[in-house]
Amino acid sequence: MNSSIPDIQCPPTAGSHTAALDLAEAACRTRGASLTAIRREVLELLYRSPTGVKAYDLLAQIKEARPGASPPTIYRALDFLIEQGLAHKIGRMNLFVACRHASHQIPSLFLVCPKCSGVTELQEQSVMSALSNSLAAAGHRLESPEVEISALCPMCVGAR
Amino acid sequence: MNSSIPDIQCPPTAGSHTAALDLAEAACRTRGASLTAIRREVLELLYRSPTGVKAYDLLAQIKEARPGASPPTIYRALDFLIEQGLAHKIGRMNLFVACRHASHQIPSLFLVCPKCSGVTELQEQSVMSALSNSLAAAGHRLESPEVEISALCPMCVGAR
DNA sequence: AATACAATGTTATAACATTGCATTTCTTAT
DNA sequence: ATAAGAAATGCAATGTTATAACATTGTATT
Ligand SMILES: [Zn+2]
Ligand SMILES: [Zn+2]
Ligand SMILES: [Zn+2]
Ligand SMILES: [Zn+2]
Repeated sequence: MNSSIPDIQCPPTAGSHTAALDLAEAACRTRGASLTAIRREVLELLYRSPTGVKAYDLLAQIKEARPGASPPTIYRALDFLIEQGLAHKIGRMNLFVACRHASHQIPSLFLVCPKCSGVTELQEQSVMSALSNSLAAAGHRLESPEVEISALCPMCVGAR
Repeated sequence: MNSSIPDIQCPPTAGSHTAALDLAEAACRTRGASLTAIRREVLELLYRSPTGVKAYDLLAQIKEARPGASPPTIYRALDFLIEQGLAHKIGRMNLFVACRHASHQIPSLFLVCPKCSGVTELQEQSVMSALSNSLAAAGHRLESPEVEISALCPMCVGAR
């Protein structure tokens, strides 16, 4: 029962997510992985965006500092970040988004707004336990910590 | 090019699914839409597949009978079928699948097996009501009748 | 016949993602 | 310190998924 871990709002202003980045770097270290410069830069771009971001938009931004960057540059960094649980991919819309949660003890619900691409990551015990029961009854096993749902965000619900 | 999707069941027998196709055709007609030859053929291909199917695999199959078919041929047919509630898109894996339900009074859960591309469409009141509550609490509104979940199917759970 | 409209044909391109290999950078054992 | 090996990156090409833009066909209405 009970409510979700509160949303962490991301300040859209360009600025230092230094603390979060340093935490992420430390977390990678403890797992024997390393958050290199490129990976850290990509993660920072994700932190700065309150909405999901497209891979080629990330590429365009990274190119400003690294003109040689190419699609693999971005996709490799994203793969790494996803492996490390620092980012998620929203498959329906080919969007990537930073994870704002410390851990995924509970799989996350991603509410993706079809109007504005806003992404809200929720952790809802009630939904997930209902889901687990249904899956188990059907003989399936949840494989990904990510459940995507297309849902208008509060802003876009209002702007009707 | 290629489908790595194993062709497990449902040997493609011409003329099968006639009853379901006729029903679909009638349903379209009552809505003022028409299930034309191309659309019907694409729907039949979807009916024949127990797994989700990729658009370009459909294209390859349709080309056997209609050599002139091109990507728009398929995507238009798929758009139509989805509009009419006769098919669904699994965004995470770029798969298309026939709808096996008469209606969508309750939004569906799609269990997509990441190993074999098998798709199971469930309608679970308990999950959906938990979900509705959470969404409402967060100020969101469910927009799509489709919730995708990556979950190993019973077969692939067993074959570990 | 002229008009209107839905569907389809056709060509091209946009958008998204991966492969393969060469090179560089980082670790680690000696 | 150095050499060997692993990890990461640069780079070119290719593969995959989806849509844009415009032309044509078929059918119904006027
Ligand atoms: Zn997360
Ligand atoms: Zn929105
Ligand atoms: Zn359905
Ligand atoms: Zn499976």
